[in-house]
Amino acid sequence: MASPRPGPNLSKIATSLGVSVATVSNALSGKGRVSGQLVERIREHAAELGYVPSQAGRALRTGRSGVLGLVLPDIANPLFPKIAQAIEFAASAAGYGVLIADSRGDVATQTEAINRLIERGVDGMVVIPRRATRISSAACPVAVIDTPSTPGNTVAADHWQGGQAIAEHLAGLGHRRILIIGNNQESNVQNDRAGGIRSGMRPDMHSETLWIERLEQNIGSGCPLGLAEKVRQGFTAFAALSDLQALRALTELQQAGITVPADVSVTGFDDLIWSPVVTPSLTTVRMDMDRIAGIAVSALVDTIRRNSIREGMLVTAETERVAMQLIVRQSSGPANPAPKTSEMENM
Amino acid sequence: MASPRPGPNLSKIATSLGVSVATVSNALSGKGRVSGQLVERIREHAAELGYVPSQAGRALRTGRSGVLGLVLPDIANPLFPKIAQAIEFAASAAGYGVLIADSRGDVATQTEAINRLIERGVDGMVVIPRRATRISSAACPVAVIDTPSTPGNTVAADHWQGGQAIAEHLAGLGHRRILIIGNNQESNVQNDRAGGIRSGMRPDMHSETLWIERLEQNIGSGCPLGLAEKVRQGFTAFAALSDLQALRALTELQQAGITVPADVSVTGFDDLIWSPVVTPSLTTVRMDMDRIAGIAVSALVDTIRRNSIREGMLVTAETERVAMQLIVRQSSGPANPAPKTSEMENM
DNA sequence: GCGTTTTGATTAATCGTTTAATCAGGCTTA
DNA sequence: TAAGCCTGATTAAACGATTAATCAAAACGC
Repeated sequence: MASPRPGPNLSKIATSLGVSVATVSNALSGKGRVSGQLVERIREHAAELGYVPSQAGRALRTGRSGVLGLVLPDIANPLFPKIAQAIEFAASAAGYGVLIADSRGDVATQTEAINRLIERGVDGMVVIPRRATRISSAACPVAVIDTPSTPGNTVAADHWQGGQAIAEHLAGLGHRRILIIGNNQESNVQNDRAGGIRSGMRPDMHSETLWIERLEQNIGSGCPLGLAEKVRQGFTAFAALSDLQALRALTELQQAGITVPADVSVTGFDDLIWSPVVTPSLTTVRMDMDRIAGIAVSALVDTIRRNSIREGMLVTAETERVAMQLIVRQSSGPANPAPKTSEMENM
Repeated sequence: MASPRPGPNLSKIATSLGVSVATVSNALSGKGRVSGQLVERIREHAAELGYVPSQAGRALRTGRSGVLGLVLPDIANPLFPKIAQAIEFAASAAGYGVLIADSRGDVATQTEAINRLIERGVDGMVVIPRRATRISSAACPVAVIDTPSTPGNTVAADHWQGGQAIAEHLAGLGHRRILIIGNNQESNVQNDRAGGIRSGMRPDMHSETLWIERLEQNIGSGCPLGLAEKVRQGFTAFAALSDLQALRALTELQQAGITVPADVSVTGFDDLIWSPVVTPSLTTVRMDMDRIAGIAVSALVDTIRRNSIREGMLVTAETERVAMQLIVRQSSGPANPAPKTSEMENM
């Protein structure tokens, strides 16, 4: 009862033109030895018949599926749309399809998701690892997008440099006491960003770091971060390690009656979808996801093309780190030596 | 130079056990006539050899790829992570893989993206259409997730009922003047939500609708929505048609010195990632994406299994609309008869 | 003009799976 | 006991593409 795939196949074209299938295949792929005119005649006829090569037939013969897997263990990541879009675009340009695999944020099922992809015969995988998990090399080439400081990383944004850009921006605005707000201390990405901020500060500057997840473990999920208190302690800038945390900080400050950027400044990372539309719009740092995806995919494709034997390996690229770009918007401004709540403190 | 796919295949198992490939295939699929003990022996041996069936071989023979396509023309949609996750989960449970296609928000290239999927031999597609675009039936079964009021829709959240839930919630809190904030008037989803809100209002209530995109076309992208003025006009509740617009409203109000929910209430839609963590956390309406995806995928898979002939058609499901769930958080509260800015007006 | 290379095409095998058709026995039944 | 049926397996033919091997004829060199 197998549905006979609609549309023409090689042999239909071949018999229709009175040549052999091999010739048709060669003419279309440009590989064998076929005379110029015949090539043209075949191509023309194939086009007008609307010939679409069967991926299945090709895959079976060549052992290549023409499909890449995309593994995002932390799919709730708000960056996901951008990442998926960029990877799909790069893969598509290289003639590959993209199969997604999700492990519902569960690190334990990450392996399971990867196996699903392997079973589907992907030729390679792009993995954006969750937190500090290491990718045990699978049965196919793997490109890892994490941070330049992670061993085995293929390509990533230069989170460290992004952090430095934030620090320099805030320093230039006169801020001297900066509160870094991160989510999880075990994230390579967040650690690099925090490290970059600290390293970009001037000698007379001071920073503290607030890890939300640790705080929530003690106080409870969705608890206030106590930023008004921090303002009273003299912090004039809040550098979040993601726009999500920046948003959380911004709204908490606003609710406490603290005005951004007049009283204090808030910055984020990633230029997520809401960054331009909140009031005040968020100063943030954007990563060039298109470039990163392009590098990862082409490194992957190169490895696939090179290796006739299908083996697991972490691929490498020439460019390992891609610069991040500072986007200055309204949420950062000159440091205010005497913010509002300080006055309130004096009342 | 085709890489000889690693791992065992049917014939390896067959020769190793001294039986024919057909018997092995039958034993593993449970289809033909094989004695119980032999079935067990074969299964056991296959498992210990770590046999993984070749999708390519199977696809070639059956004409089925075991892959579904997911088309999200509006990939910037912040719901994308949830949707992709839910579809992938449902598809995976049904034994299907998910191939993504993106048209970079461009309606014109939507057809191109769909064609890429067809060329890759997907057995069916799930399409979340952008705005009011209609899906011309492709060369395979298509499930559409939009709104129940859209012709050709397979399954969707009951946006209308979600809107009613919001309206009733606000009515119960004493709000009588509601500003509905949407992005685009041509979106079926947003229209249904707005309609639901209006239909859920009590006779003594009044609403106006603000379409952001139209406003921005006149004033410019990222412009203020002028909500403080609306507060002065007596609106006490701002019902956004998406959490993104709710966030925009919330921060603009906060920046204007209006306190939420003490002065006015703000509600959203979709329960996006930031909704629980902003201050005040957002009252919103959540759609059961898992259920919607499950219905869409199983309708699709049923159609695929039924139709031996591969033809294009919009699939239908028994359940067409899935109820939305109101999530009450901090951003909505009792109506304040004399909000702050009214007082300011008197000064 | 004869041996040799080049050109342009064909033949046939192969990838791994599914499945219709076939077949050899053992069992039933009249 | 012979004809027929069920059971448990095998055989072989696809599916559609790629590609190594082959081959005939033409072009070429000396």
